[in-house]
Amino acid sequence: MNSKGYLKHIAYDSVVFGFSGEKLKILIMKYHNTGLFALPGGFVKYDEDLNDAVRRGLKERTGLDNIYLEQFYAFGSVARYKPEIMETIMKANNQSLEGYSWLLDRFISVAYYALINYEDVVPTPDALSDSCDWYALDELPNLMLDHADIVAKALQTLRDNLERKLVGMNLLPTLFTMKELQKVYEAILGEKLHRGTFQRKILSLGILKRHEKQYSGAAHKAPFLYSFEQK
Amino acid sequence: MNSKGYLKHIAYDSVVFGFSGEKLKILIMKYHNTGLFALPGGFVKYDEDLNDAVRRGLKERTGLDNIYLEQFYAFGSVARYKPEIMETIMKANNQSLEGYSWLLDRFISVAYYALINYEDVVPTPDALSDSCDWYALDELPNLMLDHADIVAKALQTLRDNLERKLVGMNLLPTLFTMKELQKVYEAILGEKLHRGTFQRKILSLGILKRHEKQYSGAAHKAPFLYSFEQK
DNA sequence: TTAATATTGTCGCAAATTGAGACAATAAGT
DNA sequence: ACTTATTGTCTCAATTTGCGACAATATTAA
Repeated sequence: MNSKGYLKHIAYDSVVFGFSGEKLKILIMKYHNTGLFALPGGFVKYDEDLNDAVRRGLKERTGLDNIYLEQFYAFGSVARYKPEIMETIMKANNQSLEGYSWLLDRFISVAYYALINYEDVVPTPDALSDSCDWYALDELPNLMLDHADIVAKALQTLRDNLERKLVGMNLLPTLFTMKELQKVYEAILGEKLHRGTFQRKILSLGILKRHEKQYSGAAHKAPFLYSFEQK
Repeated sequence: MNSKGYLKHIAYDSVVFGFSGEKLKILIMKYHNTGLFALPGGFVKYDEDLNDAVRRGLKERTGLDNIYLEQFYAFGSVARYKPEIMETIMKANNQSLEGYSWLLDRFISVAYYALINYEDVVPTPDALSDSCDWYALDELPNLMLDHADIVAKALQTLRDNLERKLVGMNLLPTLFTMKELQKVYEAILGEKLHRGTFQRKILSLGILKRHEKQYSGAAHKAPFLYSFEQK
C-alpha cells in the first residue's frame, strides 16, 4: 500500500464504446500540455474490488452507474513499463513527485470494455487531463504505451461475444428501430448484413418487445420501435 | 518491489488441463501439513512479462516448454484477501515471515488455463507442497480461497473457445484416433456427440492429416490415426 | 386526388449445415 | 466360416442461412 491507499503495480484501463453517426466510438483522454492520448484508466484502492474500482472510474468519467462492463485481458509485458511517460504527465501538471513515486513503478493493467448509450453520457476529464472525448475507431489519435493494442483486443473480444452475449442493445437507447440495431451490428463486425436475414434472426431470439411505430416524417413506411425485453 | 524481486499484489493461478481415462483432469497442489489444496500459482518477477512468469511456473510444475496457454480472467475481489491462510502455509513449513510479509498482503490473481498432453507430464511439487497431482473435474478436493470459482470459469471459457480456437488437439498425443478426439470434445462439453456428425464436421475443417491405421488387437475394424496439421 | 419514391415487414426458395440412423468394410476371436 | 465390435461413409429429413421479391405504407410532388 502507498500513501494514497492504492495497490501498487495494478492499474486498469477501459475501452468505453458508444455508437453515434453509424460509427463505433470510444472515449479518449488527453493529458494537459503533453499531447499524450490515453484510455481512461485508474487504480485500485486497498480495500476495493477490482471490478468496483473500474465502475467507480467509469462513473466519474461518464456519470453513469450500472454500466455493461466486461473484463477482457490483463496486459503485463515489461515493454509497457515506461516511467518517463508518467513523469512527463506529472511534470506537465506541476505535480510534485513527492509521495507519488509509486506511479513511476511498473504496472500490470487489467483491461475492460464498457458499452453505453452515447446520448446518456457527458464525457468528463479528470485532474490530469484536458479533455475526455469520443473518437471514431477509424479516427483515433496516436495512443500512448500499448493502448492501441488494448483497443484492438477490446474490439476483437466484442466481436467474439456479439451473438453469445447479446451485446448489441447496450449501445442503443431504450427504444430503437430494427435498422438502428442492424447498424450497430454492422459497425461492430465491420461488414454489411442482409436486412431480411438479420431481422428474422434477431426476432427469432425472442428477446425484443415490439412497440408502436415511429413516424419519422420521411416519405416512406414507418418502422416499429423495439425495446430489449428483460428476462 | 520486495526483497525477492517479485511484484507486490500480483499473482497468477493456472488451471492445467489434461485428458486421461475419458475424463478431463487438472493439476492440484497440496501444501505441507495444512490439508490445503490449491491451483498451481506463483508470482511475477520485477523484470519479467506476466505471460513469461506463468510459463516459467508451468515449466517447473510440468517440465514442459511451449505449452498451449490462455489467459482468461483477473480475479480481484477483496473477499479473496485472507492473509491467515498464507500465514498457515508459511508456518506449517517453519518458514520465517521475516522478509516475506509481502506474501501476507492482498493479491490480484490473473488466471490462465493450459492444455497439455497428459502422458508428457510428471507433476512436480514445489518447496511448500507435498504433492502435485491430477484430479478429475468431478472429483476435486475442496480448494482454498476462490480457486473453485477459477476452475469453473476456466472450464466455461474452454467450452466457449472450443470451436473457435480448435483447442481439442492440444490435449492429445501427436497421433490420435477420431474416437479419442471425440471423447475429448465430449469431456469438455459435458455431453455426448453423434459419431457421424462429429467426424464429418472435424474432417471438413481440413486441419487433420490422416496416417496409417492403428491395429489395436481388438476384434473390430482398425481406426485411422490422425495428427494436427500445422498451418 | 393521384402518382412517385423510399423504406419496411414478410415471404419464398435455393443452398448450406446439422441430426440421426443405416450399411458395408473390416480385425480379431470362436 | 461365423460372430462381434467398431469404423468410415452415406443418405435423408430437418433446420438454418443467404438473397431476392413483393405488398404495405408514409410522405412529397404533380
